[in-house]
Amino acid sequence: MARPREFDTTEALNEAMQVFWTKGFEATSLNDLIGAMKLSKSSFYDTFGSKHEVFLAAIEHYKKTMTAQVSAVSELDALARKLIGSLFERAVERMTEEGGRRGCFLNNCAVEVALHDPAAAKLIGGGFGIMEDTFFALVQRGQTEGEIDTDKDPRALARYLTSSLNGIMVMGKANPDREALSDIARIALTALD
Amino acid sequence: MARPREFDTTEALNEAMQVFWTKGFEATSLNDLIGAMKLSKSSFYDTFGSKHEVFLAAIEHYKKTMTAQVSAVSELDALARKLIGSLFERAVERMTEEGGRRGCFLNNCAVEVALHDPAAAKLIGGGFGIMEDTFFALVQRGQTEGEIDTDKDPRALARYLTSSLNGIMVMGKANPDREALSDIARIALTALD
DNA sequence: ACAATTTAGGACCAATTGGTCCAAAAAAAG
DNA sequence: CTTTTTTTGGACCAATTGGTCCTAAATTGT
Repeated sequence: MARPREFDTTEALNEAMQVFWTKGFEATSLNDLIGAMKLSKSSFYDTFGSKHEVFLAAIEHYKKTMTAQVSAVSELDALARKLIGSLFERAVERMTEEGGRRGCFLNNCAVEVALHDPAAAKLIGGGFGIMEDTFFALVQRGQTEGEIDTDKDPRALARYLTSSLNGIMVMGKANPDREALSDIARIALTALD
Repeated sequence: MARPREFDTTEALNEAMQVFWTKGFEATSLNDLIGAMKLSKSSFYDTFGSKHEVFLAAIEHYKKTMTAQVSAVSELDALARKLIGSLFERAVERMTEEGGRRGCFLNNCAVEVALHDPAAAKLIGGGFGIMEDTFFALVQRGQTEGEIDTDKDPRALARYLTSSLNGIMVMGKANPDREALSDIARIALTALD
């Protein structure tokens, strides 16, 4: 039977991303994918080419959705410093929630495939770049708002914050302990003082 | 032909660990393993039981070797604070070296399998515990040496340092830029001030 | 030198892998 | 209603997966 005309490529990519996110690239099979994306094998290859291409597209998709979410937070009406704090809080929350322990898709991909998959590595690097830029903007705002020391290099600080957030994800994978992760987040943020 | 009498189980496990370390659990095949461990399929299953059991043993093996290395560093004749710094420096160095970009085996395992492999997750958690305990001892030493503020909670600080180190690994995977990673390490260590 | 015990090579297994292809069915166009 | 275009399900593919098993060879104990 023909694919229903209202077939939504973006939605299919979103489903693919979810599977890759929870299972990882290697552990995700073709059948997992076509099951989640609700299309036949032939349509899968016809539309997306290969498992690897879908994987890359899923990373791109993640970057888009993450960018949207993060920039929504950073446009909230609050002091930048507080917003940075809430991004960390949310990460801790997520890691200790039912089903949230998948962590950050970019983080997972970086660790699993970046070393052997240059194309993916490039996209992932770009994704971290977006996170970094978001933090960069927030740090600069925090500096003009007088809550972050202007002596500090906002670019370095942005990198550091991105790295710290990823550290929390990794720790949460092995030991999703709210207290411990909160401790880490709290101390990480003292770098802004 | 019979296995040479001087067959070394520990060495074989070390080889297995190397493969898992560079390729990850899923991407490592039986043939990869028996090739690296230099034994036949039958001996492999006879001696180690299954791929998964070897994987767990490899994690244990990593913990042992890492513990040895790290405690060697922490017994050097230098101020604790400096030693903490050199552990971070070494991590940055490693991530930007030829072939060092595999990062930390525990980190890789945590991200790839912890969510779906409780047995592995437990071992990995223990491994992070060892890192944490090492940092804990160093922080306490740093406090008695007067180089780290005694107001700070050494346990929380130890967790934070472990997390930070892992963050650096993840960032290095996607973008092994010495400058960027050094920036991160430098700022991470300001938490000790 | 011979028997008992280990160990290895590799045939074999069913299941699964990512991927191709085509006949048939559905939708769109006329 | 017929033709053309899409899209489908699923048969099929060779290769590989993790794992078992049996025979033959090497080592060990006597």
